[in-house]
This record gives sequence, structure tokens and C-alpha cells, in this order.
Amino acid sequence: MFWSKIFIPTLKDSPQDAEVISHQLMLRAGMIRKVASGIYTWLPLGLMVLRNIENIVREEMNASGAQEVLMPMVQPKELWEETKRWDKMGSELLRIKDRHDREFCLGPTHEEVITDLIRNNVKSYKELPLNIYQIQTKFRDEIRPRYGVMRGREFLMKDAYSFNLDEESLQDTYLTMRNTYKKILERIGLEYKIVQADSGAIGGEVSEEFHVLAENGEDTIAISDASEFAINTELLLKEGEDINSLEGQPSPDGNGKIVIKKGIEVGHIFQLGKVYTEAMQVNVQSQEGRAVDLFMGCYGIGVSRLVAAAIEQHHDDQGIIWPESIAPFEVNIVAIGYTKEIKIADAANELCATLKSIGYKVIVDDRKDGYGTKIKDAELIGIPINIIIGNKYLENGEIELKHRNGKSTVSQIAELSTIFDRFKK
RNA sequence: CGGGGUAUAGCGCAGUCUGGUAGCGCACUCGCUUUGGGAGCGAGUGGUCGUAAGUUCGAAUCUUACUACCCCGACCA
Repeated sequence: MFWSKIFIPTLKDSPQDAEVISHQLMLRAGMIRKVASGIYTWLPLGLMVLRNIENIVREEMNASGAQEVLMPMVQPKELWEETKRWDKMGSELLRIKDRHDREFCLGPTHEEVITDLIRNNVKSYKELPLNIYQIQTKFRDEIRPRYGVMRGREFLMKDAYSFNLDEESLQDTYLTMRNTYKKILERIGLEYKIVQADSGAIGGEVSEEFHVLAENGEDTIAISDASEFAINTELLLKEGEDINSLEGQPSPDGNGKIVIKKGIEVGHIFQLGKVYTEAMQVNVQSQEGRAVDLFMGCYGIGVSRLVAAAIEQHHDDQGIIWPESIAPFEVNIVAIGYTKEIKIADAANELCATLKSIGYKVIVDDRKDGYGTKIKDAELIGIPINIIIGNKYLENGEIELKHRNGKSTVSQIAELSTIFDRFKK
């Protein structure tokens, strides 16, 4: 991959309307551009990161035994009337009419569609449990979209729905999803907390949120300084009480004291019970031949929000610092004088080929610009490893290996592939 | 929806108070010189000043209405 062949419109200044750092950096790094409030185009670099996260999510979901489907974004009013949500949802639900005046909405979530699918096609307890998921664009006409992709109206979400014969089976699936989410966030490389939550409008009994810890988080969570315990402060505050008054109080789980942190909610898992399956009459024949309503769970991850959350947690004054797991490229070969010095171009191309062959995602900065421009851009877009090939290479074969997190070493080009070889795949 | 703010070139801004026909930096184009921390010189391109109406001989500037966008609150992955 050559830098000059990829559309990466970086910006020196951040646009005035970007407030939080992830939004600023995503714009400056040429990852996204706004189309309307809360609605964005993903440019090549942004899409690469989005896809990387999506793939981690997909791999872990598949490994957990869940099955991928793709449901429609446009959903008929009739299904939403069955659960009474056509009226309940209010203007968050974007409603549209087709040419025959039939009413539809843009899907903000898919309980209705999946439940309809299951009731029409699953007839026996033998086919259960089922856990079905999709990675799809959602639309919620948020009262106030903000912070770029962090709270967009259109966003990419992984949503899974499980159907279980009894409560025990539901809990089993729920725990599997809980563990899967832990794996996903650990694989991406984010510091997070599992937080007891209010199940809110979706209904149901048990629910937990996954929060990526970051200063710009929209949620305030109370965590214990002595255990894994964490809870959304909304559940802890009594009328008129100030959040700061919680700090230092004994933790509700009896271990240690409360510490207040800011979090970005990137995942939410629910045990819904029978709320939807009763409303929409989803039942199967049990072993005894009776019709029984199913237990349902739903499990969401904000895929596009995770991109922003990762940046909130991993950046410095110069730009993004991608965890290797989701970086658009793992290695950037900064070839100074690429267009002029054949020896530099040859060395860069050859190194690129070698690294590719051992499994690295590599980009060569072949642009006509000088060192300053190239390294500034490299730091902005956050590639983990930068290899500088410049005049020192011409003089004595030396190149510099510069990690985005600060460390840098000098070595001979021949040694380099050996170094990388040891680490790779 | 309530409160606050912004709108002038791709991005950042000046000009608005005090009306006189639009400017700066960066980016972009061409040429030459440069190439280890956002290069230099020269020559260029690009704006119905958010939209509409009004006041005026004349409006980016004054008046009114509208729209978009951002921030604070309630909703949520």
C-alpha cells in the first residue's frame, strides 16, 4: 500500500465544531467527514479501523456459537405495533412511508424483526437455544447527537438476540455473552469495567453495561477501589444528591470505597425474559408437547462508538495511538526522498514486501514531502511502528525504528526483518 | 423541546460596532531549488459573505424571518 494511493485528507487545524478529542482526531486524521448532524461518511482509513473492530467482534461472536444474519434496516409499522413500541418510542423512531403510503421505520434496534423471524420458523424445543446476531447500521433520531461518531444518529452496531427454553438456559447464554464481550474488549486492548445498569426502556430484569474508561465519557460510574464491583451512578443517587458526594463512601458490595470514574458505554447486555416473546407470542413445543413462551436476551456492542472510545483512551498531543489489534496499518515506512532517490525507494519497497510476506499490514509513505510532514501525519493517524529510511540509510545503511508510544531504535535494514520475524504470526 | 453560541475559499480566522463592492495564514495548481520535525522563492486558482425578504444611491456590515451546525440538560450502543 502506498500513501499516495490512499485517500487520506489530513488536516492541520481541527474544525471548529469538534469538541472532544476523538472527534477532532478522527476528522484531522481523515477518518470521517460529516454529512449531517450525527451522520458521517467513513473514509478509507476510518473504515479500515471500523472493519478491524468489526472482525474482532465477528470472530468472537462466532467462537461463542452465535450465528450471523443480516436483517433489514427498514421495518414495517405492524411489527412495532405488536410490542406497542410504535407509540412508545416517540420521535427517536424515524418514520417513513413507501409509495403505497404504507408506514415503516428505520430500525433503531431489531427485537421485533428477530422475534417475528423466530416465531415463524422455530417450532420445537429441540432447535434451542439460539443466539442470532448481526453487524448492521442502526438509526436513532437522537434528541441531541454529539461528539462525532460517539453519539451519532446513524451508527454501526453488533446486536445479538438469544432465545432460550428456560431461565437457566438464558443465564447460560447471558454469561457466555458476558465472557465474549470481555474477550472482545481485551483483544482490542481497552481498559473497561462491567457496570450494573438500569435496564431502562428495553425492559427485562438483569442488565449490565460495558464501559470503556475515558475522561470524556458521557456516563459516570461508581467503582470499588477493592473489588470488581461497578455500578452506574444513576442507580445509586437519591433525589437531589450530588455525584461527588458518592466518592469515598463505602462500596455497596461491602468491599472498599467508591471511586468515581467517567465511562463510555460501548456494550450492554440484557436478560429480557418474556417481555417480547409474550407480546409477540413466540412459543415452541416443549418436551411434554405444551406450547411454552421463550426466554429472550439481547446483547449490543456499539462498533462505531468503539472506534471513538479507543481514541479517547489512546492518544497524546500529537494524535492517535492505535492499539495494534485495530490499527489501520501496523507499520509505516517513512521513505524520505522516495520520489528522488532510487536507493531509498528500492529499500522501502523491498522492506514493505518482506514485512507483508510475514503478515504485517504495511504502508509506504511515498509522498514527495519532507520528514516533518510525514512524521507529523504518521503521529496523527497513529500507526504503531514507523520505520524511517532517509539519508542515514544512504550514508551507512542505517534505518530508525520509531514506535508511536515513544521508544525508538536504530538498526541496519538487514536485521530488521529478523526482528519482526520473531514477533509474527 | 428549553437555555447559550456560531455561520465570510477545503481548514483556521480577520473584516460587521462606524454601510462604499472582500482579505490573511495554511491547503491547492505551475516552475525552480529543497528533503531527519509540518521547507524556500516566484507565478496562480478558488468566495452569489448560510437562505429569503426589507432599509439604502450603495449591504458581509443595518432590520426581520427562516435554515444549518455546535455546546449545556432529558434519551441511548
